Amino acid sequence: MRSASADQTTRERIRDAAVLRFARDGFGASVRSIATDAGVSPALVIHHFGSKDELHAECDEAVLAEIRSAKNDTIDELASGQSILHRFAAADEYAPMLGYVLRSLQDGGPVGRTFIEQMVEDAVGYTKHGVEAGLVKPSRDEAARARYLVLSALGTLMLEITLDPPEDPSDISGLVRGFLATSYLPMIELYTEGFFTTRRMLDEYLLYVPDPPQDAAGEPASE
Amino acid sequence: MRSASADQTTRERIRDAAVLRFARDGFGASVRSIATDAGVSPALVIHHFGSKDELHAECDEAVLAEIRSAKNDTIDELASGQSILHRFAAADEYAPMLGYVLRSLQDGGPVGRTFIEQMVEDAVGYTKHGVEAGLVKPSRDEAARARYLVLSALGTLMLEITLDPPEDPSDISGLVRGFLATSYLPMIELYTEGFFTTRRMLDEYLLYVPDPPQDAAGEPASE
DNA sequence: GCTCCGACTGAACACGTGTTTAGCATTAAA
DNA sequence: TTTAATGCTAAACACGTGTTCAGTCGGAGC
Repeated sequence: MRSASADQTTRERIRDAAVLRFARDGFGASVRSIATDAGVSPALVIHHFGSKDELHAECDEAVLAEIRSAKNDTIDELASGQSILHRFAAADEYAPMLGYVLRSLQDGGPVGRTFIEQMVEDAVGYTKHGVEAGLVKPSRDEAARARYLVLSALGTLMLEITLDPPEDPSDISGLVRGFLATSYLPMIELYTEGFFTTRRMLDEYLLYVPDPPQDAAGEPASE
Repeated sequence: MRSASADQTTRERIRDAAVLRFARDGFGASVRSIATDAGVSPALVIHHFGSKDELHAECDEAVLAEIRSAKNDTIDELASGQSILHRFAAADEYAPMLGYVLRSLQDGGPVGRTFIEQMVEDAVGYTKHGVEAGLVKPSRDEAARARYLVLSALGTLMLEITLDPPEDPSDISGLVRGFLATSYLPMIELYTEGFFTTRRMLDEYLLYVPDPPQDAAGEPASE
């Protein structure tokens, strides 16, 4: 057996090539293109993974594993204050992984879903920490707020990217920087000063919906 | 585009069927499926439109025209206060159109782009109105804020939908209602109370980026 | 009557896809 | 050396796609 390049298994080489192509072109990328990238025949891809779907699933697993380890590495990096997005801009090494996550988010795949879940979980912790430190205002529903903050940040980023795709999609750092360049000011303005001058909207809503979901971490998983 | 398929041209019937199928299944929907929906042979679709791409383009035009007219109809409906999203929840008649817009947003197509442009333009007007009426705080960059508000609202909605696709995608009203059910509280909370208790983040940013882009109606960074 | 023309269709074409098959080449075991 | 197994490939298969082509149908104008 000849393992052509470095210390990687051919199987791993194929998987990594797939992650990259999926990140770049979306999950519609052909098996043939992945095989070419890996310097291998299309048949070998199937031989190793059984089918394209199973290859996709294995890429999902690999990316999730990488996310988990990256999460442990930078567990307390955004201790206080820093936008959750700065985490991206800091790490170009995670570029393919993040491209993959964005694609999976766009596709509604499992990676996107569990990625969001993890970020929401993190956000709950961070906001709780911030509230206790007196830096962040408390919310009537911390879980809902954390989820909204994550969805809003990532959704805005995704929308901006799809509407105005960058020339080099692998440059996640520059991509996020560009996003922050146009959106950071209105974002922190909103986050520190709010938008309305009156409490009317909020009070009216609280009047209409009389149940403050007091429970802290309980997420009712409603659809 | 309301008609019982009686007095419509076959060409229009095909176009409307295409808009619906594109909205439901995305732009990967096959010409054959569209032809079947319109009760027509695939060849006729090509015969009338030349190619699938031209059909797509014509659907774009039709939807944009409808948006323009719908905009004139409800020009001042969200005069003050109402979330921009409530406009959707009110109008089930626009369901196919909105589904199409969401698909086009997801695809980065021209419809999505000009739709965003129009909404941003509207948002500029509304926020200006709100500021003058004393209901909305002024921003250091009104244009950037309007853009951010639109992108954030639509991006969050899109993300929620793709991550948790509804059983009936044509029920835009229920779809938006479901979205608001989980996101409205954190949203207006954020919009009326803000998130941070300190002005530190904002002031630091304003210190780093010393150019107030043109018409800053707000107070400059203090301390 | 006739021709002409446009709407319309069934069948095919060209192509890209994921996948299968048969077999080659190399290595490890017997 | 023989045998088996494994990594790997070229070629083909089955299928879905957008599109083309030859031709039918039906009505309007002569």
